[in-house]
Amino acid sequence: MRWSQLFIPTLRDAPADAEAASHKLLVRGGFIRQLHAGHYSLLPLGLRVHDKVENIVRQGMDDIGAQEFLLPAMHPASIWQRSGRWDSVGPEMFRFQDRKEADLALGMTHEEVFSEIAREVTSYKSLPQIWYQIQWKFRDEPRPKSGLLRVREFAMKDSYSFDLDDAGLDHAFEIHRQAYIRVFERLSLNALAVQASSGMMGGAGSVEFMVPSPAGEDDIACCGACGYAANVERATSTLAPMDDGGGGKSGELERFATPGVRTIAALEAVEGGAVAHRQIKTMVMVLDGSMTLALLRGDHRLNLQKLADSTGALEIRAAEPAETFERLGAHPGSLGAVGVTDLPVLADHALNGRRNLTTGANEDDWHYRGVDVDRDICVQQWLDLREVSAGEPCPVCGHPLEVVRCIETGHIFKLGRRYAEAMGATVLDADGVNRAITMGSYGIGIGRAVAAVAEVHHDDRGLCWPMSVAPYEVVITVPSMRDEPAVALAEQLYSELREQGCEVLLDDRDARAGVKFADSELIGIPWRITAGRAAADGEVELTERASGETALVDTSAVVAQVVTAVESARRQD
RNA sequence: CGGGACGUGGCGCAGCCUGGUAGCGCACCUGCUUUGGGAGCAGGGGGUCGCCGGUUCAAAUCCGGCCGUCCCGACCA
Repeated sequence: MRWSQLFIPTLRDAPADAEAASHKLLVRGGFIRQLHAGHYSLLPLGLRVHDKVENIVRQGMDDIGAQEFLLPAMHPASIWQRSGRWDSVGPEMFRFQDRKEADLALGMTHEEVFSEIAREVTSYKSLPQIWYQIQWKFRDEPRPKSGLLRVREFAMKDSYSFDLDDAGLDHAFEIHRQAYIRVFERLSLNALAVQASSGMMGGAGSVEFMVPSPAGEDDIACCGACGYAANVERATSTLAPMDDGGGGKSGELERFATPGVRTIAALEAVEGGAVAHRQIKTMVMVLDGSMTLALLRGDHRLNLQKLADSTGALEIRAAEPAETFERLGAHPGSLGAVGVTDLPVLADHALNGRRNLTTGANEDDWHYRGVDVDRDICVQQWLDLREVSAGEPCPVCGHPLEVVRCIETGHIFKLGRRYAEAMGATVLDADGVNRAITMGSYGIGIGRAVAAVAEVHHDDRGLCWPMSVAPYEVVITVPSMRDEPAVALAEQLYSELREQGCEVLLDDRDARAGVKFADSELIGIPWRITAGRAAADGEVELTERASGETALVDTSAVVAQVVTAVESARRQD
C-alpha cells in the first residue's frame, strides 16, 4: 500500500492519561482510538495486527482439530438461568431488555451456548469434539485500563472441548496447553504456563498463560530451579518451622495494655510485644454478607482469591471499622479471635499448632500474649489463605521463589460435567447409559495479546513488531520525493516485493525525511528500505527495526534479501 | 464500589486563585524558501471552555448538582 493513501494518524504526543507503553504507542502510531472507557476502535493498522494475531490463534486451533463456529453475541437470559450463572456472575454481565421486556445479556463467555448446541451430540461415538470461535465478548469491567490491556468489549478466541470421560478431558486440556505454548511462541510472547485459580468458571483445574511485564495486573510465583510456577492466587511455599519458645509448652494466656498500638509493626516495637511472625493477624471479612474472621501469621498477607476459592464465597469485602466495632467491640488494630465463638473463624495453615503468640484482645489498646491457637481459639476451618512472598522456598524443591508481574494472555479450564449437567448435554455410552459430557474451556484475548506484544516489543522510538504480527513486513522510505531516480527505484522495488508476496508499505508522502523515518520507527515495521541518495549508485539502505542495524545493499540484491528475511521469519513461526 | 486527580480546537497544555474581547506548541490549509532524522518565514481555518442550574451588569473563571475520563485499591482474556 501507498502511505499517502492510507489513514495512519500518528501523533507526536501520547494522550496525557496513558500510562502503559502499549497504550501510548498504539495510540501514537495510529493503531487504535478510544471511543469511551474500555471501548476502542481499531484503525486500519490496528486491525491488520489484530487480524494477524487472530489468524495465528486460528491456525493453532485448527492444528489440534478444532472446528470454528460463530455464535451470537446476544443471549436470552434463559440459557444463563439454566446454568445458574444469571444469578451468580453479578454486574459484570451487561444485561438489558428488548421491546417485549424479555431479559437479554451480551455474551461474556459461551459455555452455555456451546453446551446448548452440544445437546445434539447424542452418542459417545461422536466424541471427542473441540469447538471454537473468535468473537466479541462483553464484560462490564469495574475498571477498564491501560488501552487494549483491559477493556469491556474485546475479541476472544474461546474453545470448548467435549469428552466422555476425565481421561478425554485431560487429553483435550493437554493439547490445548501445547497449542497455546506454540501460539504464544509465534506471537513472540514469552508466556509462562502457571497454575491458576478457576474463578467464576469453576471446575477442577486451570492454567494461565502469563507474559512477564510491568504493565500486567497479576503476580505469579515461580521457581528458577525446578520450573514450579503459579499465580499468587494459588501459589504456596514451604515455611520454616517456628520455635515458639517455652520448651514446647504453652504459657498462660495474659491480657496486657498496649495504648495506641494499632499495627503489627507497632506491636513489634512496643515493650512486651512480639515479632511479626509471633503475632496473629486478624482480618475481619464479609463473605456474601456474613462476617467472618480470617487469621494469618502477623507477617503474612491475605490473598482474597484464596479466601474466595476455599470458601466458595462470591462476594468478599473487608468489614467496615464501624461494623467491626459493633460485633467485636474493638477497632482494627486491637482485634483477635480469642474466645470468639459467634463468628466463623478461618485460619491459615501457618498458624496450626502455634503457641505463645500475641494478638488483639477485642478491646482498643489491649492485646493478649501467650495465645495457644489450639487451646484459645475456636478455629472452624484450616485453609491456605496467605499470599506467598518473593524469597520463600519453592514448595517443590526449596529454591527461593521469585514473584513476577505478568499480563494474563490466556487461560484454560477443566470444567468437568457441571455445564453439561445443567444444560442437559448427555450422550449414550457403549453400555447404553446416559452420561453427561465432560467439558473444558479455553480462552485467548486477541486484543490483549496485541497489547502484550506491544508491551514486550518496543523501544524509545516506538513499536518493534515481530514479523508474524507486523502490519506490514517492509516499508520503503523515499527521503525526498523530488529525487526522481530514487522515486523510480522505490516504485520498482515496491512492485517487485509485492510480486514476491511481501506486504509492503511505500512511504510516498511528500514529507521531510525526518518525519518519514520517525513514523516508520513509531509504527514498527520490521524492515525498512531507504531509497535515497545512494539510489543513483545502484544502492539502497536496508535497516532492521529491532536492532537498528543498517547495511548498504545493491539494488539488484535487496528484493531477494528482504524476501529471504521475511520468509525465514515466517518459517520460524 | 472506596480513595485521588482531571475535563479548554485533532494531540499536548496555559488561562481559573483575583469574573470583563479564549491563548500557546504540535497537527491542518495557502504561498515562498528549504530538502537524509519530527524545517523556516508569512498568511489562514478550526473551540457550545463536559452538561445543567445558580450568583452577577458580566462566568472558562465563583457556587451547587450531574456526566465523563484517568490513576491507586477489590475483579478477569
